[in-house]
Amino acid sequence: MTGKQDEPARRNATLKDVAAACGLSVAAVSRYLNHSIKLPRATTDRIDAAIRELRYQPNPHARSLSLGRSETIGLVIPDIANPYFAHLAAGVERAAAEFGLGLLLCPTLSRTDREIDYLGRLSGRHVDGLLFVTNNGDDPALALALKGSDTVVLVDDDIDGATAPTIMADSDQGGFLAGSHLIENGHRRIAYVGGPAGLSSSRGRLGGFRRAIAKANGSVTVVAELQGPYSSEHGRNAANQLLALEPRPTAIFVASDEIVLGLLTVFKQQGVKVGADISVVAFDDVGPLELFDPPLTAIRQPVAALGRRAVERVFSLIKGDSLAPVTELLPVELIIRSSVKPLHR
Amino acid sequence: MTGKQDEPARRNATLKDVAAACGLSVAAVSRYLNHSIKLPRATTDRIDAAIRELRYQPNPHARSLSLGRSETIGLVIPDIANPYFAHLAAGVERAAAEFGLGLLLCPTLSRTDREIDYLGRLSGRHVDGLLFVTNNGDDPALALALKGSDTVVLVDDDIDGATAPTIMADSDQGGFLAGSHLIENGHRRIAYVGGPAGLSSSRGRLGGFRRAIAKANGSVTVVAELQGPYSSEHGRNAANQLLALEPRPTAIFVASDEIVLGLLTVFKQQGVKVGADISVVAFDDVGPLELFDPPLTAIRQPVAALGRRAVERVFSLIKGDSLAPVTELLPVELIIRSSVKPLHR
DNA sequence: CTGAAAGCGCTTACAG
DNA sequence: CTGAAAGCGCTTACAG
Repeated sequence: MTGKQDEPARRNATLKDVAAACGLSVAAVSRYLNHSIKLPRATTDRIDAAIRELRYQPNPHARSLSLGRSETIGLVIPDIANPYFAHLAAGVERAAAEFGLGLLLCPTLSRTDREIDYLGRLSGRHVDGLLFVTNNGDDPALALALKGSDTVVLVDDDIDGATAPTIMADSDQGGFLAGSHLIENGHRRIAYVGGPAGLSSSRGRLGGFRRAIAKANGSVTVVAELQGPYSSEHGRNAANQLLALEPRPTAIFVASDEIVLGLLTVFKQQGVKVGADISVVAFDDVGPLELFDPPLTAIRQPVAALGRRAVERVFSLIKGDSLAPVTELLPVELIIRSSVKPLHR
Repeated sequence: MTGKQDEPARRNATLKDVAAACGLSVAAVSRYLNHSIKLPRATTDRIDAAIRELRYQPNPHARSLSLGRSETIGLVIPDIANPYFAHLAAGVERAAAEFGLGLLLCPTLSRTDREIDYLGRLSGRHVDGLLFVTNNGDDPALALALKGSDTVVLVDDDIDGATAPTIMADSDQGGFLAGSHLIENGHRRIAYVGGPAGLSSSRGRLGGFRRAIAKANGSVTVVAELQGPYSSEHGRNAANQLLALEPRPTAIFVASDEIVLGLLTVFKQQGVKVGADISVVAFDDVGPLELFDPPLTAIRQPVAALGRRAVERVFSLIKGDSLAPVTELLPVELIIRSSVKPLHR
């Protein structure tokens, strides 16, 4: 019994302990752990053994303080329970892990004040960079608060007047694909239900949609353009408005999964059969839309790629590569299922 | 032009700067910021003004290093893109924010080695506590690695042989409710499709289900008990097996949303109508099950409450309240929709 | 009550 | 190449 009993809650080993254990200076060990200065094999073996023996783990706070960076990025995001954001977060987290970056979750509930607060974590050096997902891009306060932050990447939507690099899906292309698909299937009275007028993701989808309509040379009527928040409530309201129309549209382009959920709820209640009675193209395609009644045709966003690319770019910014703050558009895809009924002309 | 031009990227203000600006010692300002020592109103006004003026933000790493804690917890979780985990994470994040705790995301992809790695973040003091969500509770390595970690709360499932406090939904109750509901609707040939045999969440659901069956005094037959991972693939396999049965079960209790997705995919392909041809009760109820075809009856887990309660408990542990490491079971709820067909006896 | 000073555990410019 | 030492920016026991 010579001290072999497992002393519980022993003080954590520090670099000093490791150094002492193998008769080196802390500087040497630190350098070995970081810069990979070349050391004789025998020495490195000794260090490795000591680390294992003492269960040494570098204190990340000391490291961060000394280095002035934390190897952690923040993900500013409205609500992780929303399937779209959840998938985006999953893409981000995967890439972050690959880059050796920790990921701090910064949920905003879409409140601008919280979004701005989190910018403070950046300037306070809590995190090295920020991935910024917001639905408040039309709020001038945001662009203002963003000024001077040089390691922020906007994801999924941009902020009016901000110059930060931005990664988004090609909303315009998506709107165009959706509109074209409906037109090709013979629809001539089409409604649009989408996000807030002020958001670029939203403007893009509507713009592309209109482009498809315009291409049909006046043969197609847009019976309604209902813009509102990316929420199922907006979808429910929109559904009620559209059902009241006389005559009804034969097809709807619904520019978000979240909105489509609300819309479908009302249709179901009212006995309106999607596909048979009214055709629908959705947007996002993160939920299990293939299991819906009927399986929903949708524009699929490249969520995983969006997340990965955002991490890549913020990583570059942190390293100091001052790339031009360009906006990157990632391509979307039309996923055809059964919610669009071909109409005879 | 007396230095009034907005020098960009100015060094961040420190506590020292603030102290100097108002002619106090750093100790005084630090105490004011933390302990709320009483200071004359005039003084605190001066401090507040200086902080605003200098845009002072405490350096969290210095604080963490000095304090030996980070006011951050980690959420160890298989995959944030899974709707169930996403909802759980949302509950956790909300509560964490209320307690003033940062939330570090620790995704494991259900790999035990990664789960164990994250335990190192705890012992390395990167985070003050860990919320641990795992589907590998039957892996002895996990219980071993967990030993000595005193600020870990297990969420959603437990770990065999671990003594950490645990917050789970009442799976047994859920299984019982599901089984009883099917029996009450006249079903006599019922199948069970659930999670891995080794997991307690899974054992609970099956146990409760069997309890309901037993209560029917032999009038009900369990035609199959298919256990496997909580994955849609397992659901697809199970669906194929069940469809091959002769005669088929009239009802299935599917003990997870994820599994039910796979099951429904196959049923849809095969033209089997849920509700009409075969009744289904699901478990979790986080997806938009009400929009499925048909809307799915399910046992709803109290995800938000699970997350909140877990944060409360880890917070207590961090404070040092050494509560007994009890397991808490939160009640579930039967949500009746349209996937269970009443059978005439 | 208050301030000077030590200490948290790293990293790295600096001198040998 | 190597080590002693300063420094990162806080908190708080200690002495006045």
